[in-house]
Amino acid sequence: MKHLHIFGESEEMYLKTIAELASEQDPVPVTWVAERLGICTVSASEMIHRMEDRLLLEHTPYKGVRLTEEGCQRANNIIRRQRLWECFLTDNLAISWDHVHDLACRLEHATDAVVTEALAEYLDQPTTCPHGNPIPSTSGEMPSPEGIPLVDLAPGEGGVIIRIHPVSAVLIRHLSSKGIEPGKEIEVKEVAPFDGPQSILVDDEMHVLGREVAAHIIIRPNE
Amino acid sequence: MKHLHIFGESEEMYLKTIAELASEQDPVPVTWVAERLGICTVSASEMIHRMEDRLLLEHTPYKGVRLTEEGCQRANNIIRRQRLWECFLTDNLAISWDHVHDLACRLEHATDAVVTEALAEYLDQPTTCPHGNPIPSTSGEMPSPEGIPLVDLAPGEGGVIIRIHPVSAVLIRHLSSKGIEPGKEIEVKEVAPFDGPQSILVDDEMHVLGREVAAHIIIRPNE
DNA sequence: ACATATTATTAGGTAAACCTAATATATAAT
DNA sequence: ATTATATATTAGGTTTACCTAATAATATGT
Repeated sequence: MKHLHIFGESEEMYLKTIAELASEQDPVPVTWVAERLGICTVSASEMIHRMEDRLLLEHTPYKGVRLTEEGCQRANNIIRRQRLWECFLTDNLAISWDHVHDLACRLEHATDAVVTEALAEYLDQPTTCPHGNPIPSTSGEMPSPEGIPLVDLAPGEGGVIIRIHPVSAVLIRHLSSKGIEPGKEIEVKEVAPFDGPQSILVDDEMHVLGREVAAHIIIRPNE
Repeated sequence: MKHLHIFGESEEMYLKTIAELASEQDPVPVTWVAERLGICTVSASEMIHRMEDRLLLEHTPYKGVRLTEEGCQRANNIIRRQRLWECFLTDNLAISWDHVHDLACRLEHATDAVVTEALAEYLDQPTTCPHGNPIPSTSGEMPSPEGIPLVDLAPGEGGVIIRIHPVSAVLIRHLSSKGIEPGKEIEVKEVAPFDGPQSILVDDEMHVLGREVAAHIIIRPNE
């Protein structure tokens, strides 16, 4: 049965989401995948079974999912596309960095290998997206991550923001509105007890960030 | 029910196809729509009913379909997106003009108004796509067509190819392989009787084109 | 006017991805 | 060890957009 539609789009979203979450926890709990995609766990569970049949991942019940070599490569390829489009949208189309996430996400599924590589060439083979995250190579290699999460810094410590881990457009715009973006100097002033929020200084302004948020801000510490 | 997928893609393909066919015949027979989209007439008929409910078109049984104001505007907007992407793919990404049709078609459905206008600005508001077809305005106006179809030329007559009407990637590549493209000088040498094929001269080479094909090559005649 | 060909509709199905509600199973916490 | 919680599965349903086969309605050519 032929469709004008491309059905594989959902699969690509699963692959990308799992790859992104894997850096936080491995294997990735199915509930996390469902939550990040905004769908119910039953649906996610079904889809994950189908993807397991297609050898894109392995699911260990009550543990989580882990991408296979094949799945990982495909995921990184999708991430490559998205981040290249993010570069294009900010650098060339002058769309602000906190808006390009979702726009690029749409485009990434409509982009084949030829366009991807031509785009990479046009952009002069960038190595990071506007959020500071590394762009995987053509062959599907993800450069090893650098820096440490803001949440791991103690009061008095500081550094420069090198990237904001991809979560949601909402989070990104929230941070952007406070002037928290890659390249900015940041210093932790205070950490509330019982794993409470951090008070941080950016551009001489104080902001309070929850731990969940601070976990996605990656810092290169001073010294 | 929420989907990671965008379902409206099919609708967009119908709108675009009907708008394109309307320049050949109006109202557009449902069979033409089905054939162009490569689906069966029952499916097309169903979809057209649904689109009629959504006030995008009107269907007169045994006559054909005609887009409403709303439908026409949306169609032209989709065409605008596609043709802008075609410009980008050829001019900036250096992908050859006979390959960009399908690639741009994928991208067009993933592009919202903001990106479309930013892209148009970036490309310096082009007025035609690489195939020579006019790019509709932001407000959904399609510039009135220029030139006459090659098929209407008699032997001895000639002119310059100003555009190739969008049909299929296969046709475009067929013409491209013969050096038949916008900007080229063309002269009709002979027309076989009984509405037979035309023999034409391009770049000092003779080619034989069927009427169906010649109807899609638009010429600005000499003198 | 009538037969033929074209076009439309109806009936019944499929696949991909989603859903809720209910049940089963495993892990973790006492 | 037992209970509570988290996770998984099963059963049954939805929507979009496609399909074939069969039938009905209209148009067109003689």
